[in-house]
Amino acid sequence: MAVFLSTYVNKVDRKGRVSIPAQFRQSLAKTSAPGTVYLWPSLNHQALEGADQDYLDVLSESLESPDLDADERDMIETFIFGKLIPVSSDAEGRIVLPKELAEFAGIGEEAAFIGRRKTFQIWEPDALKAHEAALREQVVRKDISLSQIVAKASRGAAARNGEGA
Amino acid sequence: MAVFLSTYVNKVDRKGRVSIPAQFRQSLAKTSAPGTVYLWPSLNHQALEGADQDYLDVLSESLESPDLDADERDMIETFIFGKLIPVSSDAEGRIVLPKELAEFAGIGEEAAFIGRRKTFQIWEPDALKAHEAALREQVVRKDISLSQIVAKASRGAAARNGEGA
DNA sequence: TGCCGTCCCATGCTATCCCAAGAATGCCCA
DNA sequence: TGGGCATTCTTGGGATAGCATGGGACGGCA
Repeated sequence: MAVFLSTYVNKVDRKGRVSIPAQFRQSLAKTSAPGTVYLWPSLNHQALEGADQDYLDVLSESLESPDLDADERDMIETFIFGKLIPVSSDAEGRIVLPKELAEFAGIGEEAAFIGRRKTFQIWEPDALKAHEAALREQVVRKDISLSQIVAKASRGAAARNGEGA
Repeated sequence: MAVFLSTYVNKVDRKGRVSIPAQFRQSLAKTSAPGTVYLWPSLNHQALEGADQDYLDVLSESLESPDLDADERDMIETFIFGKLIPVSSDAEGRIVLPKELAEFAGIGEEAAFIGRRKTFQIWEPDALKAHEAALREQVVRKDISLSQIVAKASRGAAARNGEGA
């Protein structure tokens, strides 16, 4: 599955075209549907989410899980699969941002691609800055550090592996 | 996984290139992606963090842990993976410091690499000195000693291994 | 027939690769 | 034990290829 990292800000031309960052393109090239990305409006932010075919397959499968309640399933089906737009890139690696999606995210002349491992997001650059600033404040307020989180996660994993049994 | 120790100060040329300290390079050579390091802005300092592929794999895994709440996960995905830049070294063992990262850390003509075992940091040399001075003061004030820390840690490990059950 | 979307071509910039030399270190031999 | 030699590391500059971006032309749909 493709891995998306880093942040890139690219321009949107008059036709609504944007270059997919080269790094993302390389990741996408290795998936089962190279040249095609799927876009949908984020559930939680005024931004777009993007992923490759393989990720959607996984998502689709997890919808079959009995652990989900009907509400959750309904929500995903309506807001993700219902809004999903497959977009194919041209020879230069550009895609056309569908109008309604660009509007939803408030994207004008520039679009910020931010990698989130298995998916990525597309933001209006200033909106992204604001979002990051808000998040950073939380980091400070809660005094979060990376090593702390790794420790917390691995402690939990150890417990599940038998030490707690 | 690579181990990084000691401190090195190297020059940054006009193109933003820096030599990775030879010692670090030797460590990196043994990892699953030799020649590639990952850089991102530190959560807690005006400095850059660096690691190898293997460390990131561990980090990535810990994000899957159910012990983390959604906030924390979102934060890490935005601030670490969203800012993460894979950098590959040239034949001479140099990397290019991405502009936005160099700016974030205030790095100009010189960069200080400081090993932190599984990761390393890159500082603007003067900022590092100031940081170290501040830390040293804390050591004195809190009367911290190495043997104390080792004792404390091993006492905790013993408790978790059954003495407390 | 007019408009919209897609494809193709062109260009400036940036990053990557390649080649080269000075400096510092460690080793070997006298 | 001291000096000389060789190797490694750091640093510098030029050439090349890739990428982001812009505009125009062709074809399809309404």
